[in-house]
Amino acid sequence: MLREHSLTTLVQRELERQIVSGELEAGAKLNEAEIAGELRVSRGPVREACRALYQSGLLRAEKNRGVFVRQITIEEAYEIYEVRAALDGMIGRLAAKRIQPQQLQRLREIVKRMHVASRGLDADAYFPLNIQFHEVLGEAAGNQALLQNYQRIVNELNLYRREVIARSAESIPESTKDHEEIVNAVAKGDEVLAGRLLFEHVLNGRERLHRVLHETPAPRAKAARKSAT
Amino acid sequence: MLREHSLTTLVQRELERQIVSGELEAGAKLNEAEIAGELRVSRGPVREACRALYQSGLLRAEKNRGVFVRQITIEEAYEIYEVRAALDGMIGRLAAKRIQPQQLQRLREIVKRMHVASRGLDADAYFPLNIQFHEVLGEAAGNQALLQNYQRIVNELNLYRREVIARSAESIPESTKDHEEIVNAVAKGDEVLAGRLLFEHVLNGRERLHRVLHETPAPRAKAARKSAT
DNA sequence: AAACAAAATATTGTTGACAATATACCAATC
DNA sequence: GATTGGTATATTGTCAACAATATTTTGTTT
Repeated sequence: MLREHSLTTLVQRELERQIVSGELEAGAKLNEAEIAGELRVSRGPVREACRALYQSGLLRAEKNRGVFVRQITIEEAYEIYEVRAALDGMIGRLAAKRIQPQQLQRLREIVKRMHVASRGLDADAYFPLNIQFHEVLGEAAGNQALLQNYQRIVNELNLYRREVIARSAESIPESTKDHEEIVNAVAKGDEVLAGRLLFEHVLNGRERLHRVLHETPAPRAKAARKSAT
Repeated sequence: MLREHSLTTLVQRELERQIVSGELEAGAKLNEAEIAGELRVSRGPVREACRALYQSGLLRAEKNRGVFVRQITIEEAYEIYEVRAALDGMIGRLAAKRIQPQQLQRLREIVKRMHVASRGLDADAYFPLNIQFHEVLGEAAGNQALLQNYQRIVNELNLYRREVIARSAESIPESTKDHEEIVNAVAKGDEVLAGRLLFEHVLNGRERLHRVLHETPAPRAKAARKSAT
């Protein structure tokens, strides 16, 4: 038997993928034996993987009742956005200092494609571009610790945003304009401006989301309800 | 058998305590069977606890070789300080908006005692006060998600700072002055100033630490060396 | 039929055994 | 004496069985 990674690591990755992709809905209960069976491993690695995912905030655990995909409340999301604003602000500052020409080039291309998606209010095209944009920027900051923390936070937020992201098409043009300004600030090497723009971009995004949530009465998830009860 | 928490949770807490307290030195190898024996549990809970601690950044893992108390390099510490600066800056902003009179009172008392320790260059008295100060401030920010992220980061940093903290007595007066100004900004409700002061306080702390590290040739840990080899 | 009680089932928590891998030890060779 | 090769030991990775707890089902009573 020759494997690069332990089964626990593989299970953790697979579960994380399922959670982040939405295959496992927020609130869904994870059955250890079932997962073990599907992935052809015993329950040990599954339990270890769940512990790790619990620690990283993707799962919630109840003693003797099992683990559930974390459901983020509006209030929690509100808080987490503040954490993200802090991290993203720092990313902006550092990226303005350290970004490399190639990375700047990638950012400009992404923004260009954002404009296209923006004109058509095409949320499905816009969403991955938005992810990419912040990913590249995170790398450009040249700080592994910061990037890891950032990605963990964004993962948590995506648990929350999934359901509403499709309905937020109207805020795309505004968001695109933000991105354009951010790139310009980073390109100029203006770290204070880049930091402030990203900071505000995140908090603006929070408000946009909040607004959308209150406009449409929000169709609550169904399967999630059931399995959490 | 009646227990409030699972064995995994208890083991995790105990190990975290040992790591944070320095009982387990940075770089030390953790032997699963040994730990299980000492804590009178089987290896399962120990492994789960280690997975969680690995995820939270306190342990490092090597496949088929085991887990080790994480050793933070100068470069990593440098990065983590930037994360902390971002979070602490946000804490300052929010605390300035949301702090309650009672919390402000506590901050003022801590600073008062810092002045005493500062006059005597008493590092042993100063260190816990410093921890307390930032703890209270973190609570005053009124954001659980932010506080949790902050505490995890600080835990990581303490892995690194332990060895040098005792030798950094000369920077205490400077640090005390920072704290005093921060309290004043928070008391005024000046969120921008409080945020900036805390942000800079952390980065200044990083530079102070860096300076100390280069002045004294740094007596490298001994047991750590051995157990990591 | 609704509500409660008790048994049956399912699920999580924990353990000890086995397999796979790495480390330590020792002898033989150069 | 240092180095290589092989064996013995120790340690981690994985599994399957058992114990403890929660959930569901069933039967009984009102």
